[in-house]
Amino acid sequence: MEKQEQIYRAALALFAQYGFHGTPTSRIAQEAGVSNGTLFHYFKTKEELIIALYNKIKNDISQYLSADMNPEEKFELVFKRLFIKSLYWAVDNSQAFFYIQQVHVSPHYEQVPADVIMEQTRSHRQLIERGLAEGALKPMSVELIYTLLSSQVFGVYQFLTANEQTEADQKQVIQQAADLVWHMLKA
Amino acid sequence: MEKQEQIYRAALALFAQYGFHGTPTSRIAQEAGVSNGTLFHYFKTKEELIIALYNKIKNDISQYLSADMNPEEKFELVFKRLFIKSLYWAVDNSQAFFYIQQVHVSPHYEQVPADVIMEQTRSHRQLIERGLAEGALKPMSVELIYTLLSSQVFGVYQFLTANEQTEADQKQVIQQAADLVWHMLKA
DNA sequence: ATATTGATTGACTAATCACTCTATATACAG
DNA sequence: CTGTATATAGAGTGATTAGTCAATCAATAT
Repeated sequence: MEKQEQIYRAALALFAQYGFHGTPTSRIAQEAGVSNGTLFHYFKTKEELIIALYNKIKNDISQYLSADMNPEEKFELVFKRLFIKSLYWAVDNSQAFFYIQQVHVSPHYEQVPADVIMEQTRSHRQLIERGLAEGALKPMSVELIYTLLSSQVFGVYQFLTANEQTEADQKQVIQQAADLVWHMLKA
Repeated sequence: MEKQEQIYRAALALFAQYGFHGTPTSRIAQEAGVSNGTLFHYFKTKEELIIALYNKIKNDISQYLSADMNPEEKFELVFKRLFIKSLYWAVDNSQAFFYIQQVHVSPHYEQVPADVIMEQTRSHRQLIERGLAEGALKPMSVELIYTLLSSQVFGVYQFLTANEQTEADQKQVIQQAADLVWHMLKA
């Protein structure tokens, strides 16, 4: 599956830069070093590629983040670390993170089945449920907490990509944002 | 400028539903009740229409919100009211709010000149500067505060549109979110 | 009356693009 | 070997679409 991987990589780079509309499938194939026909051998339609790429990235993030959700540790610690790791992933995989947002505000997002979305957010939800059960988080709906947490990640990501700064400053902003969001959501 | 207004309205409805790519200019013209040629009489290119629509909406929001930035009142009050009014505008103008997000994560956004963006966010920045000067807000950069505030608005908007609820529940969520974000950012 | 300007139309075009099709190559099972 | 399935190539196609253009129409000025 070497070629498929190349197609994913090329598609991500091009979609992130030019958008779905701005990148012809022919260009993706070219950039990936495969023929037009090969692309459509692996993905029946352009839409299928868009969704498959979205799911691939989501699974990557999910796997990367779920490693540290140790239930032995103090909730505050796990919570903050999750937030911080999310942001490091976002800045290190800027294209992918941006692509996810693109899909979210596009008509393609409706093509992602609800159960797939549920699966992709399961570990986060479980952590929030744990926090609620322990009385560590303010009593609010899981969805609301999840959404506020996510949007704070998006916000800080946006700030970091829009404003140049040193690695040290970046680290400090991320740490501060983690403290802020914890302060906002903790019981 | 009756026709131009109709074009704006049709474009917004179609872009919000089908995305930029999914809506041909011919469809916009048709829906607006004007001819193909007329659309290109008012907007030289499709891209120009996309940007013009974006700026129009931004100015609408800006005007709607800047009305209440009374410097006589207590900062906390003005700050929270701004947040709350932003959210009411967002849910009442869901298409427009969604469209803004679409533009933000599209290649078109780079076509908006930096000084136009500055002008569109001026009143918000001024309010934040006032809060910092009064010592009402935590000492952080204006940009960071602005971004965190905006992303909280986006987050709550997303939550409200994704989860059906009564008007009363909605009001409560908005009020609670205002308290939360104030609690997070106040000194 | 006449000229000038801008608004409006809709048929037309040149280009693009998603996707197909046929042909060839490769792998590998019996 | 032979047969079958899968991978790859790349030219080709039919449909779509952004944008043009030449022709009217309306309004206002001269």
